[in-house]
Amino acid sequence: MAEETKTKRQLQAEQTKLKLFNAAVELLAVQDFEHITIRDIVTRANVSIGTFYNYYSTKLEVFYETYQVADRYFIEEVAPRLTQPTCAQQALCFFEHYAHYSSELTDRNMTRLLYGPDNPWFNRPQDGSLVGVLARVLQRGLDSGELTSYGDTASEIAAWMMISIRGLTYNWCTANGAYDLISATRWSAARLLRAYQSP
Amino acid sequence: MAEETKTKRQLQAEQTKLKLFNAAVELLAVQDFEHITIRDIVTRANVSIGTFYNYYSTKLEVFYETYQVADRYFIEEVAPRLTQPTCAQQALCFFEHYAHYSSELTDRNMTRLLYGPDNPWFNRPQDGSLVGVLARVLQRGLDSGELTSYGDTASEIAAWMMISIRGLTYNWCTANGAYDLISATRWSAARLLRAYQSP
Amino acid sequence: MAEETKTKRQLQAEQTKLKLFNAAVELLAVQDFEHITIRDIVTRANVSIGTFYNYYSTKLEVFYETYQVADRYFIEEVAPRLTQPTCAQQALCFFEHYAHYSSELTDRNMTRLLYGPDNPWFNRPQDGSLVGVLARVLQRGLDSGELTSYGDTASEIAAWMMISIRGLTYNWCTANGAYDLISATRWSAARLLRAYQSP
Amino acid sequence: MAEETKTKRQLQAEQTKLKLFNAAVELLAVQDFEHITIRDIVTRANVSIGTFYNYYSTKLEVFYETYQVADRYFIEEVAPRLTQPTCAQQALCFFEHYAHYSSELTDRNMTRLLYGPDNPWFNRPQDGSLVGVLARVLQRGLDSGELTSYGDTASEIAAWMMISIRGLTYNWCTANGAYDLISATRWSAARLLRAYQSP
DNA sequence: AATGAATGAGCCTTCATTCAT
DNA sequence: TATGAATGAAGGCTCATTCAT
Repeated sequence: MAEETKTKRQLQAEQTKLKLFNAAVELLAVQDFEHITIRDIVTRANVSIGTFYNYYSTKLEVFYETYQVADRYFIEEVAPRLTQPTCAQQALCFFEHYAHYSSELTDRNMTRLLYGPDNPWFNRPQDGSLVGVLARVLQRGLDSGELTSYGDTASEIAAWMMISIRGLTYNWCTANGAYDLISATRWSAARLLRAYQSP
Repeated sequence: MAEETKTKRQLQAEQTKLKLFNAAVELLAVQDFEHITIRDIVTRANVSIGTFYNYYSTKLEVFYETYQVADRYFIEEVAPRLTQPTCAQQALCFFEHYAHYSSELTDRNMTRLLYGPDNPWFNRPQDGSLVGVLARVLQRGLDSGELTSYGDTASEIAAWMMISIRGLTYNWCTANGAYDLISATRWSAARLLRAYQSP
Repeated sequence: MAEETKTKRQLQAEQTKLKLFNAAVELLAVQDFEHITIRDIVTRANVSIGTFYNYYSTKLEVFYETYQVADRYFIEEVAPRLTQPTCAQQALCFFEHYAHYSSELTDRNMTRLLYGPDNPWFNRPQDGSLVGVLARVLQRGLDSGELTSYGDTASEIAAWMMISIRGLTYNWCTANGAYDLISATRWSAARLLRAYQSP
Repeated sequence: MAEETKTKRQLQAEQTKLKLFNAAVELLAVQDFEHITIRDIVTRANVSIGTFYNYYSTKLEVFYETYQVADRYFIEEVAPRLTQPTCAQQALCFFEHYAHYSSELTDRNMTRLLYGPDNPWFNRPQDGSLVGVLARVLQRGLDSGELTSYGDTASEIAAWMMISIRGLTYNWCTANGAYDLISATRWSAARLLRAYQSP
């Protein structure tokens, strides 16, 4: 019975944490990260302020958790779908998912945060991250002769493309989503790729 | 004599405003924009709080003034120096100045602010801005046959390149300047250009 | 036990709010409303500034609450006591309570505020307010022939008397309480009544 | 020549002071006394802040000067016009001018200030003030038998009437001028008089 | 007499965080 | 676990006043 009680508690705790997390993410859709207060979050989550501090020890923590969620999405959902015949198609598909994630699955403020100056998401080891996924796609292209390296490694090319596309995503944010991110990304990525496509 | 008196006062006023402006810029080298307080600024400028509000009516205003300074630099200083023989060289020179401005003339936090989500500096009409300078360079390349348009206009290409490089600059910021921005920019810009260079 | 806990908290909260309210009222006895700061209030109430904002969302709010208190007093305490034989006596009794409230129950600065230019207490619907109480008294006098209407309604007469007496109260305030408000009010009200007493 | 220069200066000084005075009065028509800043005044008067302090040593001073102006108006302009046949008519005429001054000659904020809690205008010796004017009118009525004293002196009656009418004026202010002050004053004054008119 | 840059105490308000319940 | 009253440092900003010019 003690175990059952504990399980109940654990479930409740998980739900409470999820409520807080969702509330935080939802608020990002409406207002700026800097201006979201903990009171906002707990009000939306229908819990008390004290409860917040039972799960997160600082305001930033709840937002950083979103990175992990995004990480998981790319590794587990996107990577397995890159099964197109050519490397270029796979790369474009990769970026399409990337844009889709930024513009559809998460809202603009979330993306803004994701691309914000304090996000440690980028500049992490490529292996096991989404850049690694792209690098492996490009490596296959170099191996098959579909791409020309011009002296750069697959890793370098992947990082370069990611950085450029990140610039685009960020620009889309600051333009308040004034244009369609997915097609803009496809357009840009195609040109980036062309710099390495064998003539 | 009346004139001299008047001039004295005006000079003093200008100096005071400059002291405030410089203090603000200097502080950006040390701490985050959001965490710079007006008290910080006036303390560093050795003036009183009231004096700050004699020259700027809000905290943001002093920082937005930095945009105008940056603007002027590109229009007045950089544009006249793009006299290299080929269009590609001119474009690379342009981006070199761009990187130089971001990494040397201004410090990283300044750049961070300049590239931050609330900066209206980007997404403004190209004409009369630095993007226009780049667009004109590219147009000459298209006209001379040095570049191939692949259906895109000089303006579109310029915007695309700027956005990509912005991504790089921003990445450099978030990596805390871990690498050399100027060579990274040259490296990236060369590859971006290759997507349009005639074979 | 849960109930007891809850009650404890609620009691504490009520007491804290009361402490703030009392501190505000007490300060009115000493200094001008415009010059009472929130810091003054919380210092006197022995709570922190943040606590103030847990109960009132603006400086004015705590003072406006005093109006409601005054309102309740007249409706609940004064009205039931008007049981004298003649209408004139009832009206005089009403005004006596009125003066008593202004000069004794509340202090002069409180009254000053109550009669100040921004107080919405006056100029509200008569029904359910203290003016209504007076109007009903006068109506009985008109019905019984004790008073002559001279074409005016009980409501109009009541408003007229209230306004005049308000002038007296206010004058007493500006004279810094130099005379006895209760007898002055009785004196004035008797004369006001005489304008309507049947010969 | 020294004298001429001095005269010129004096004239200029007087004009400057008048400009400041007028600016202050005009501002009262638009905004609340408490919220009028010295900067507002000097901006409207087209002089510098320093100049203000050449003529007034505090913010209040400029407003208190308005009382004196009002005083003069009643003594010099109103008193000589009270030549109607009956005392009642004279009293009504007096109050009509009183209301006229409050509602027409000065604007509402000015009146508000004039009737505000810090105004020393009331509660001054009757002789030589406007209350004295009214008292003399009433005295003539008592002497001629037109009025009955009921044991009160002309002075007391005058003060009583003034206080009541002041309540009305004040009420009109807080009602934001929602009704016509002149007719309301006439209506009220007629009833006040009736309390002393011989049957 | 006129100027206006400089002052700085002090205002109201916010909000992340703590801790007794 | 959950609560929410209490905290108080810190923020942006106002404005009457001074004084060198």
